[in-house]
Amino acid sequence: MKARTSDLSCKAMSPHRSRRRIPDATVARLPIYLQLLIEQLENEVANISSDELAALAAVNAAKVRKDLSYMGSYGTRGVGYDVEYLVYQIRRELGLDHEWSVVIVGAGHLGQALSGYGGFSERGYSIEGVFDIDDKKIDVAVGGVRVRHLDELPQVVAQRSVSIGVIATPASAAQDAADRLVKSGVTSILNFAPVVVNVPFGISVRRVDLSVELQIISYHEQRRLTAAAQLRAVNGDGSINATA
Amino acid sequence: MKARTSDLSCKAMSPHRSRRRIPDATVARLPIYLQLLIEQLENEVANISSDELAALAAVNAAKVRKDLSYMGSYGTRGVGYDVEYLVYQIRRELGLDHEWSVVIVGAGHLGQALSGYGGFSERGYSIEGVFDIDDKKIDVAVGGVRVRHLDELPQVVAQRSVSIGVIATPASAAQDAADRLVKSGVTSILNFAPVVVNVPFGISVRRVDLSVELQIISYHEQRRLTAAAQLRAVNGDGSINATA
DNA sequence: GCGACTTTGTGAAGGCGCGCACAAGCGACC
DNA sequence: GGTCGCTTGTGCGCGCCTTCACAAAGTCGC
Repeated sequence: MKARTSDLSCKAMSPHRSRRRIPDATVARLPIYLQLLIEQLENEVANISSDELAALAAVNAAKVRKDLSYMGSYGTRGVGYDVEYLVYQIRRELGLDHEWSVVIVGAGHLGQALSGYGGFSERGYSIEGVFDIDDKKIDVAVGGVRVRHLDELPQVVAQRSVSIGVIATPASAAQDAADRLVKSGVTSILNFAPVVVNVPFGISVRRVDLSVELQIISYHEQRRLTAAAQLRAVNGDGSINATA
Repeated sequence: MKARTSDLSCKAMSPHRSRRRIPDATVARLPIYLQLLIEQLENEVANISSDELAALAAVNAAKVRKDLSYMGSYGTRGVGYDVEYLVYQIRRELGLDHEWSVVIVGAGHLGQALSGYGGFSERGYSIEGVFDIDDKKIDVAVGGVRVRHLDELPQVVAQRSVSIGVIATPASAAQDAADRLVKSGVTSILNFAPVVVNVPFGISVRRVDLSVELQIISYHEQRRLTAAAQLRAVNGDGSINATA
């Protein structure tokens, strides 16, 4: 279940943090904007218009403006947005103005890929530990982090005040990993295993299934192929005009 | 305008394949259902109700029924759905009734993780090659596949009639990878690099950014923390902390 | 064969997000 | 200081998705 705070309480809350509930769709785009804006900053671009940012992110300009407006009005009419300030605001809104401690469960290929993934440390995520239940993988260093036994998880989570856990295990071990993470005190989980894990109320889980993404692609590819085939058929006998 | 086949023409077209356009939201859920149904099949469950499937997938039962109804009406009132037939129908709809050839560009940690990922071959995706531009990585076997030089990409794509490409390179190499994939004849791309790649019209790109997922989580975690802090403040002095 | 019960399939309503279009606001230039 | 041009911020309509609620349709027991 999505833990969504009511609109009522939001309005009563501090206008500085989370002045309004930001739509999920916008939250999903903010990281994209952030990344593009940081790139602009590196190219010493101090100012950017919604049109330019929209082109970079391949979305509608009005959408960009509306998205940014949820964080308050930081643009200057006739000029655009100050890139540095925008970066600051988005970081703050996403909670990237301080470091997040993360643990990874599963030291297989995916766990290794994740622990070595530069995008995490760049964004302020600190990998506090990689854990596995397989003795053969213990003590091997992956991505600069030594792999520890899963039994040490509660200790590390408590000591480093870890709030985010990543599940990078096979499907069969995912539920156990989730249980251990929750028991240790983690409150948010990113699940890469292709199963639905059950967690107590109040714990949020976000699932990313690599094969699901591939299946969505093949659905569209499938349609493309059949559409082309039907088009050829239509051109052949000239009976039906399929597309409007 | 959205290239959407009208209901009229759809009824005139083949009723077997793509009788209507399936909403994106539904397409994204079908792989989840499929996976759960296959699990049920392994547990020798022959029949399932929309309620049960909804509970497993953690969604609304009416949504399940509507999703399934897009593929035609395969349920029996008073009984439920035949699991095996449902699996067959979803597979067919997603284009999983035949094998898909896939190539992976980038033999780093992520590329290795992907090429070794069991979920792909299980679903009928065949990794036809892993490619890299770094000579040090060439000829190393990862996940049962030998890494080849990127220059061999067009040849493999043509020979094995590959239509799906996966980008698992660093951000800096992603655009080049995309260009090469498109030039070789790939029509769908799954992009794991944290950049927006530009492709010609007609090529579809689906982006999965691991750090974006983490940022969405930390946004919610952030909200959870501030909400809790504000709740404590309210409980403490009995009035809402009004910074307005 | 009939009635009670179960579950599907779908019409309808509500909500959310997208994008258009335009007023409001800001800077620049004369 | 006024005018002009540019860009933001947002009200509004539209369409998609979700959810409710219920009729239709099937099973089961007798």
